[in-house]
Amino acid sequence: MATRTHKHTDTHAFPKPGHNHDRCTADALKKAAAVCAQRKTRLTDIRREVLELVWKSHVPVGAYDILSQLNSGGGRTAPMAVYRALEFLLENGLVHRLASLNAFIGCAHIGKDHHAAQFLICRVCETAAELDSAPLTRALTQAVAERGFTIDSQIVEISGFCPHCSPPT
Amino acid sequence: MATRTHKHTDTHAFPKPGHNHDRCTADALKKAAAVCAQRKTRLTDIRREVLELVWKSHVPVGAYDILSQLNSGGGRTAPMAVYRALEFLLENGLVHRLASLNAFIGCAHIGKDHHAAQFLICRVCETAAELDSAPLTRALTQAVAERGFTIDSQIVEISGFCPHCSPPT
DNA sequence: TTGTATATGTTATAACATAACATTATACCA
DNA sequence: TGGTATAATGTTATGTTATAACATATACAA
Ligand SMILES: [Zn+2]
Ligand SMILES: [Zn+2]
Ligand SMILES: [Zn+2]
Ligand SMILES: [Zn+2]
Repeated sequence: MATRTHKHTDTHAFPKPGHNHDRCTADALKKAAAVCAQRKTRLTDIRREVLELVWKSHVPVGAYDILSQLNSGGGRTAPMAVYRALEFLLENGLVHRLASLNAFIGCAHIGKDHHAAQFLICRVCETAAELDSAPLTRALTQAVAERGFTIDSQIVEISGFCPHCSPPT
Repeated sequence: MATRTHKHTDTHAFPKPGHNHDRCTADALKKAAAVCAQRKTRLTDIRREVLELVWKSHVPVGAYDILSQLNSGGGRTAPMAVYRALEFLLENGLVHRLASLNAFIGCAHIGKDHHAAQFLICRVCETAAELDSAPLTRALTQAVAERGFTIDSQIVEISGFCPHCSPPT
């Protein structure tokens, strides 16, 4: 028998180039529906469409990119609609916003109530992944407390080179 | 004799409400001039003016705020001029940009080549201060390395309540 | 001084985000 | 079921942040 469960993607691995991303998307949408049901919030059409577009890849996507994809079939959706959908998704912990990119990415740990918002962002393939490191959070909490500061929210965004992309020589 | 030097502001203390801020500014400008001399870059009029405006307080300031202050006397400076000055100041390590605020703040550790860019930002008084914690940096480096990631640059911005401002009850 | 690199001026536009108010859909109770 | 409140979306306009492109001016060294 197996000594550990074998999910299609290890939560702690940086997304691999050729992985079955359809399963990431399906998984996220399923969990999103569950979260909304539990919280009695409504995952309406446009909200789901935006969530699906965010999950098109692991590369953070801008609000206006989402907008143009929505309108690529001749639609006339306005920016407000996208921003409102994103606001809903943020409030419900279904997506994150990356301040350093002005872009959004699907949350990889829906329901886990992390809200740590620690990210690794590859400069080459532009993939972003959550780094919700407990030791890092502890060090951060400790360092902040030493300054007499009380944390309300944190942003940790680390830019560099992912395991699948080499730094330029 | 004193067992420790007594700078007018402890580098590790969060800026106090009533401190002698003129000295912060004078200090920063002096060091900025020294850095530019050493690096053979030119601290021109507009660059110095922008740096002075950034140092008006410990509250991060937006590019267009700087612009309107520059133009408050009837000037006609364009946004480009401000952004170019800010770009120069960033490149020379004289100011930092806070991604979570789209705003700029004077570097409190000019010359120390930290480039860590770890900040504490008070939600009440809006003051921002550099954290630059070595243990935090170590934890971060470690956590990132465990994921097979190579750091190029980091953003750490912590929002909360400074030692001089109470959290809302 | 004269060429070259650096800096600034100028105009326009791109990119990101929200305000304000009208309309439509949904939930939920009488 | 119908009425009413709430939530969601539509629509128009505007605010805010940042950069592109090209012209002119200034500094500085050969
Ligand atoms: Zn995937
Ligand atoms: Zn990569
Ligand atoms: Zn000060
Ligand atoms: Zn404060």
